[in-house]
Amino acid sequence: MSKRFFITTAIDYLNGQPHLGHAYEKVITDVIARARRSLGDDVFFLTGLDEHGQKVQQAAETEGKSPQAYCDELAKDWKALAEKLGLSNNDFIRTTEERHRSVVQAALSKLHAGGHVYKATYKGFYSTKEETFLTEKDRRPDGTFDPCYGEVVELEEDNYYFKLDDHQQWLIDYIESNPDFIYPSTRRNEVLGFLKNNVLEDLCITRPASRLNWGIPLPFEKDFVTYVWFDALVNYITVPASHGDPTVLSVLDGIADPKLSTLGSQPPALLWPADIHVVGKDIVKFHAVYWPILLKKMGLALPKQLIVHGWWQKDGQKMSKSTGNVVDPIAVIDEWGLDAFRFYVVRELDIGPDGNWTNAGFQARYQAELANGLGNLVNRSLSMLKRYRNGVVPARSDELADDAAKTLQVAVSNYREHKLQLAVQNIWLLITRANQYVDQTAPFKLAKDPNQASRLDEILYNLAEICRVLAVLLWPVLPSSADKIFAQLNLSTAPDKMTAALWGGLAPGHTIGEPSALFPRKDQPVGTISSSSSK
RNA sequence: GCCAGCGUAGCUCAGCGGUAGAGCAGGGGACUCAUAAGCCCUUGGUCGGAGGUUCGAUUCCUCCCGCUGGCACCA
Repeated sequence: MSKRFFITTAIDYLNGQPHLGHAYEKVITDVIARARRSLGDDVFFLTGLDEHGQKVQQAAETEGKSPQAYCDELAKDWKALAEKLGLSNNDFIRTTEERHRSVVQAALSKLHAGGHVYKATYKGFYSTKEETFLTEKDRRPDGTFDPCYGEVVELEEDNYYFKLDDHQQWLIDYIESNPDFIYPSTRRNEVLGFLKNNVLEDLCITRPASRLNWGIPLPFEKDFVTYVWFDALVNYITVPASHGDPTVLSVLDGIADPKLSTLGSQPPALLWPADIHVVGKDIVKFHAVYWPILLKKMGLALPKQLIVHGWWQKDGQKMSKSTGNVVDPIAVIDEWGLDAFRFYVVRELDIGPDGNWTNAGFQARYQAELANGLGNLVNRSLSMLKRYRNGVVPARSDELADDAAKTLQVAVSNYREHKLQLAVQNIWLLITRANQYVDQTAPFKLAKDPNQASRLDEILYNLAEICRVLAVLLWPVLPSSADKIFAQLNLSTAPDKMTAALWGGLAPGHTIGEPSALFPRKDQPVGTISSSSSK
């Protein structure tokens, strides 16, 4: 048994409804996961929800529900989103699950026993609204605190702290000697700059249960619950533990309770260390600083890579509920289809920088690239095969084989390096090439001359085969469209293995199915995409 | 304020020492298999500003202007 390729999204804080940012992170992670599977890796893809904390507790109280009932209801919406996005995740973690509670407590026990956490008294100002302590730096010139903090009270309380002070240098060394650990490099440079110019302060990892009870109690002092980041980060090892990963179980003493296992009759999964954590730019520090230190103290290897993505704007403005300019991914998918959504976010924005969603841009890409580009190529190619040869695939011809092979090579390398935008751009060059081929060879003219039958056969084979190859190349990004292309080709296999993109897979004599539009044109004025702003 | 990055055709961006490229949008043309899609041709730029190094700078250096990101508990 070999280690699986373990990739995760951040878990989303259960505070309201999902929006474009959440959907984006999950889509790019899913594309990477599918690409690795297509390339032959045994991928385990994890996503989930972060459900503890004061805001959740308060929101539940406001609605007159128990926190658990509140979470259970919202979790349904988030799981529905995962399904709507076509995610190929292997597990879905909720931090309120028993398996997570037990792993967090085991981790806390181990760190406590190892002397890595200590209790101390803190006195200072606290914002209930923001769930955070404030320092003198947060004061405005006139001495007051910004209204965004709401009511600020002075607190004196005991808490447990996680020691970080003696870990700065090895972490710097590690990041410098592993240039791929944080991707892209701008984020890596920011982390290094931060580590070199600041002394790490110990991290507060608890809240008194008297003030916050919606959390996991410390195993060694029940009057405290773990605070959000410790609770959340540990999810990445909860799931390996619950799938029987011996690497993780070996450092979590006393965790081998079969009740907590999600294994069933399956063999244990070797998952840790994670190969990729995909996270938003706002939580880089937790994943690049606290998480590695936590893992090192636990005796676990560090994840191999953090992929840090940017944020989306809408029409050049920050998206926010107050201005109403939010993009509702579910509404877009309902109107335009899942693959159109997945395509736009991957094609429009490279992983790393911030992006800008515009309805006009979405529609332009849908029309020009999906409908007129890919969709029309498949439609015209299969229609001609149907019309001129009754849908029977002619003898193999290799006129476009070199173009296809070159695109495959580039796509594989792009996917391996998770250059998703570049992969799509390069695959589209092959679509353009195929459309040019149709005009250059003009099969519709040859069809009128019986003496040109063998030449027409060659062209029709190349066109049908290029459609098949494109489906395989695009499957990670456009899984349902790839399936549709295979269905129209009347193939019983799936387009989910990159090796199938090798030229010549279409068997002569095979009869294709019925062509139909993959991406129907939508001729409507700009601005009709459904979103909360238009309702 | 400090640190980093960016400012190139209407839009999104590539190029990074030898006086500029792609896609989309715009304009024209020939065709008809196809979702009136596709194909071919084509109009657009004193490469943010000012200096400097160099035989020569969009490309290197300095300064200025503008924008973005980071500067510890927010997708």
